[in-house]
Amino acid sequence: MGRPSKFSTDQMLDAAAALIARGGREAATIVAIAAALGAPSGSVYHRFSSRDLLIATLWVRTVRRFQAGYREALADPDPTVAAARAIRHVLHWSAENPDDARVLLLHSRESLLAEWPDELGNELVTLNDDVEADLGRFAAAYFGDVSEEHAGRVTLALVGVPYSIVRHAIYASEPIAPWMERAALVAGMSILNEPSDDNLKETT
Amino acid sequence: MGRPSKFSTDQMLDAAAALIARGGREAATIVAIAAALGAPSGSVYHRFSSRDLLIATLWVRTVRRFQAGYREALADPDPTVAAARAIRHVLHWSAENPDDARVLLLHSRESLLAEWPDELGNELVTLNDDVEADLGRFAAAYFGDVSEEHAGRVTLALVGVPYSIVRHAIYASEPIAPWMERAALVAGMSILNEPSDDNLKETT
DNA sequence: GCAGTAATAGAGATATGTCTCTAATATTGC
DNA sequence: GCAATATTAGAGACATATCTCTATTACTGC
Repeated sequence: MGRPSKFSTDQMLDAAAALIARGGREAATIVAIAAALGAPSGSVYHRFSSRDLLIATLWVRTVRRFQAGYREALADPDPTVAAARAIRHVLHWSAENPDDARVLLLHSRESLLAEWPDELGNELVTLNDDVEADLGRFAAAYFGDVSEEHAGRVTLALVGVPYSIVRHAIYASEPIAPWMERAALVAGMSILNEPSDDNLKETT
Repeated sequence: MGRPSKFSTDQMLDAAAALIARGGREAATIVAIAAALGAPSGSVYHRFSSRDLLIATLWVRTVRRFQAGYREALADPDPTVAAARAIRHVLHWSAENPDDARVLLLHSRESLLAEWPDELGNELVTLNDDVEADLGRFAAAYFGDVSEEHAGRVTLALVGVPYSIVRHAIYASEPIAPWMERAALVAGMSILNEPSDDNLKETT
């Protein structure tokens, strides 16, 4: 039915990701994406009705790709193992998918919200719901409750800290060294195991 | 000598920082900066010969402001105290200067390099030299040597991890809570105190 | 008050990126 | 082969941002 497409949707998103990885977010113009594929800009617009929609679609695809392995790692029945596997997943996935990792690092949630296209509805809002629910369950299993602080510490230990290591390595154009993985693990575990505010109050 | 300036250079940089803090890097157009001050765009160009030069100047000013207190904290004669003070400085300075902190978080060194104006020469390249030298001295004092891994762990513990916490709090529009400071400290110290590769090899 | 100077003021040239629109083309089902 | 359709192809309208250029204004030193 109809002429077959010469350029697939994923090809366009890949080109956008590669451009973003190299030249930052503003490098992924429609003209540049089309040029990278050897296509006219009209073909890209035939697939994506706006640049915002293309970037948002790329973002969703990238987050989903990352989450797949992350949620699986976090689902390990042993909370300590789950934590270690989740931390390692951030480093390994980023090492194996450098362009995707750069896309994740470059966009901030709020700047995405500002230009979120209506076509995608509230997908950005709900995108992290599953992972957040998983992290909540993890916090409950690890701490026995889910206070605001415990939830924050879990996110920091299992997402923020490993990502800060990835960020550092990527910006320095270095590979992710073995010591970085160990650093991520000891830092993450120490954040999880540190006594909380409540406990401190009792002991001082 | 001559008409007094109605808009100071710092005012222009402040306006740019505020725009970047709210709308991201591309929000700080010359037109927007001029509009924020109530000035015509020509006045801004009279001060800065290009937009790249303005953004680069803002970047240098922001980094310098941050570094002043950071280097002082790191200069504490007791390495353990120096580490703790440096980590705390990242959190406190960011809490007190949210616009500046957002500017620091938003730019990546490599995208700055790409559009660095010739007028500023190699200032970007040398900008971090002093702090890096300080961190090198710290590593020497703390570990007794400055291997690649030790230097990396110091940077991660005293810069990367505290900044990941700031990043998280800023993007979530949350204040920096007391538990975050403790998390930064235990995470940073655990990265510093973890046995290194060499030690591990000997003990296994 | 007058020359000199350093700014403001703002119109507009130039470039670039988004998006639209029409035509040409390749494939499928009949 | 022919109609239907989905895509490529590419010219060009529109918007916006950078940067330039000339004129005007406010202040200083003599």
